[in-house]
Amino acid sequence: MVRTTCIDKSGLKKGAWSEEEDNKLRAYVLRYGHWNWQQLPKFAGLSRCGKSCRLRWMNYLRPGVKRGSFSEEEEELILKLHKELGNRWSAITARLPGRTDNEVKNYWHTHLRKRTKQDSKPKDKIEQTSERSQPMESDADQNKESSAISIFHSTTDQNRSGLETEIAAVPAADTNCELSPLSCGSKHFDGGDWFGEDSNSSVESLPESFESFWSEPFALDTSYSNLKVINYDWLPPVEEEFTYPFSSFLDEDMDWFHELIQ
DNA sequence: AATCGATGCAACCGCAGCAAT
DNA sequence: TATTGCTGCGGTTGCATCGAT
Repeated sequence: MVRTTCIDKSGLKKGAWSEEEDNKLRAYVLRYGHWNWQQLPKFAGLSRCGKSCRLRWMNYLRPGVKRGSFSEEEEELILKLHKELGNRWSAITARLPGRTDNEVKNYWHTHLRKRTKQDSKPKDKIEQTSERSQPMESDADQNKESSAISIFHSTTDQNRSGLETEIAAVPAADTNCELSPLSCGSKHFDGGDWFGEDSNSSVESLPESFESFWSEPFALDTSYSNLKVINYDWLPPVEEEFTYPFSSFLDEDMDWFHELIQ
C-alpha cells in the first residue's frame, strides 16, 4: 500500500516512512515546532525533503489526527460541503475535526464520488464500470464541480473568507492549523476547536505557553502537552538527536535557554 | 494455489499565493 | 515593482492488499 523507500539523485529519501523517521520528525516538531519546513529535516537528522516532512506531519504525526473509518455523520458532512465548496478539500477538512485533507480527498474518490453519481442518475442507469477505468468524470459532473469552484474563485479573498464563514453551517475546527507557536499565524487561528472532541475547545483552555505564543517566537513548543495521546517518555534528549536551528546564536551567555529546552 | 484486475490509500508533483527583501 | 523563497493545496501516481475466477 505504501511506496517503497528509495533515494533520489540528491540523496534524499522518498517513499514510505520508517518508524524511526516518524519518531525523529515527531520529536523534533513537538520540541521545536516547524519553524521552516525546508530546513527542518536537516536539523532533525532526516534525509527527506521539507515537503515530505510537512506532509507526513500534517497527515499522520500531528496530534489529534483521527484515524479509522468515517462515521455516517462525517460522510454526510463531506457530501454536503463538497456540494457547496467543490474540490476545496482544505475548506471541507476544516469542518471535520481530526481529519486531514488527504484523507478526506481519498475517501471522496474511493467512496463518496460513486454515491453522488448514483444519486444523480436514474437507478437503471447506474453505471457498472469501475471508477478506475474511467479516470475522467463525466462532462456534467465536471461542469457541476467546476462551476462551484469558479464561483468560489471568482470572489475576492475578502469575500471568499466571508463566503467560507457563511458556508460553515457547522462549528468551525481549524484542523489544518497545528498548535505550534512557531508556525501558526493569526490568519489561521479562529479560536475554534483545535483537536476535536478530545480537547477543550476554548482559547482559555489552551496551555499556558499559548499566552506567550506571539511574544516568544522561539519558545519551546509545549503546546501539545495538553493532549493525552502524547507520551514524552521516548523523546530523545535534545543534544543527542537534534540541532537547534538557532544554536549558533546561543553559544554564549545562553545558559537560560539551554535550561529551558531541557 | 495461482493469477489478475480492482481497490484503497500513502506519498509525490506542480502550481498558486503570500511574505520578505 | 520585481524577485525569491516558502507554504499549502489539489491532482495524480505507485503499490500493497483484496476478491473473483
